[in-house]
Amino acid sequence: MTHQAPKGTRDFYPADMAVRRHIESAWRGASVRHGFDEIDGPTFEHLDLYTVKSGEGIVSELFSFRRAGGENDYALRPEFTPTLARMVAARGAALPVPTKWFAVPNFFRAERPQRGRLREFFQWNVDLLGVDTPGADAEVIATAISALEALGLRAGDVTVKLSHRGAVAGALRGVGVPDEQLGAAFALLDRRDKLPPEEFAKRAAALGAKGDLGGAIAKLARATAPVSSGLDALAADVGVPAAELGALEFLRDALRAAGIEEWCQWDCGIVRGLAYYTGVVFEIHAAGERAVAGGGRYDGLVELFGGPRTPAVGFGMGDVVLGNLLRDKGLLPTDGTELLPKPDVFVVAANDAASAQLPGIVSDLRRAGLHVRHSYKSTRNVGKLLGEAGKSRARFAVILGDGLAAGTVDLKDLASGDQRSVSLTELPTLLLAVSPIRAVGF
RNA sequence: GCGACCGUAGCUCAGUUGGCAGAGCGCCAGGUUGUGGUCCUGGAUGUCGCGGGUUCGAGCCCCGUCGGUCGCCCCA
Repeated sequence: MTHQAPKGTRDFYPADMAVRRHIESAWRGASVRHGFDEIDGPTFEHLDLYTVKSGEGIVSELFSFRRAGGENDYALRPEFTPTLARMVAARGAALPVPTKWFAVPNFFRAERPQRGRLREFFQWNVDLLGVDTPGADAEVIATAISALEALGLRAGDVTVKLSHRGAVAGALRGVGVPDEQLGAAFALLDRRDKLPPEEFAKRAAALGAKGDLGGAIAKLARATAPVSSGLDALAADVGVPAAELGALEFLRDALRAAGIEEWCQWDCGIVRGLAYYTGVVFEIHAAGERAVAGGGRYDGLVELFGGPRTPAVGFGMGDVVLGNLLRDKGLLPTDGTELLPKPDVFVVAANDAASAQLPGIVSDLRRAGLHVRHSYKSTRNVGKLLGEAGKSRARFAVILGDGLAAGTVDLKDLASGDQRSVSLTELPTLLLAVSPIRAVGF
């Protein structure tokens, strides 16, 4: 093999494509059920769309390019949020409230591939704009859960870990972090497991003068509790009065009202790297995997991209980690071809005269809307032809043979083996009547 | 950007000290004048990832490179 696919990319053979469509269908289904409309943007954008938000340092993580002889720098999209913010800003006040959009784009990142991370991947993005209530937060999270549930996952398989920038800020103030050091404290909270203990303690001490700040932040990072168990226990764990966690109380009520409380867990260690989150932040985790999804509220971002101040909440869910998780849980077939559409009927010809009429008959059945396949073999061995029909996973075989002169064919149910002679003219109606509802447009 | 291990048929892999490139599965054809996933017989698999070096001779040893897996970094 002289040519290899570029590092970190995937070839989607039919079985792989079927798995991808299976996941994407769950995403689209959940989106539509929750009232979101699908959008998309360009696969590449002006490079500065990404440097504006993330700084020049992001460039080394991008696939960026300049057309030969051109003067503009572009980058393959590494995420959707800048495109979304650009699209929202461009329509400004003309958009309805709320605006509920979703997308299933591919993204490109110039990173070293490893488990759960590739250079090209698909990510479901769901965003609800124009509403700043905890109910909107809960609806977005419920949409994510709905897709996971459709794929066969249950509350015990994954956990939605939630925190709230406002509540954590309250807790940090409660342990003595001054307001101007809150940003640095968030960053420290996020890096709690990556720093050596002494370095962590040193940086924590630099944030304020009061007491054992390092111990307090470490305690905050470890504070978890089921959403259903109430806030008092969590507040006690964190070491602050429950009143400081007021933002969580409204969120808890909204999650409960949405019926997804049992999927959710408070986790004050969830910070998310991005500075632009302003309220709830959450990640969906499964044991032993990278985060399946992550998101939160970003009420200031659209304004940053030149639009009106627009409250917004959303998340992204990638196909790579989710695929790993589904495989490990036995929720994907070993052979993805099982997910491919099954033919309604497989047509075989038992003699030369029948063979001559086969193309016309196949064409008529297809025109009627049926999924029809046929053999390309020259053999008249009906046994072999039926073997091929069985392998195609067709529901029925139609055998064109001696009865054709009298206008009849043999219709065989490939699962039961039952077979009967039917008239050719009534064949399409007969097959349509027993065929399952077909996916249209996918 | 750093590190470890790996790359032989479509797939899973074997290949002895450097000496004719193999097996199973799958695929194709026949066994059979029209009834299926089994069975029997036969057939095709290939730039041993790619390039260079050492050698009489390289799948095997050496160097480089591309790709894979898994960590670190990063994680929008």
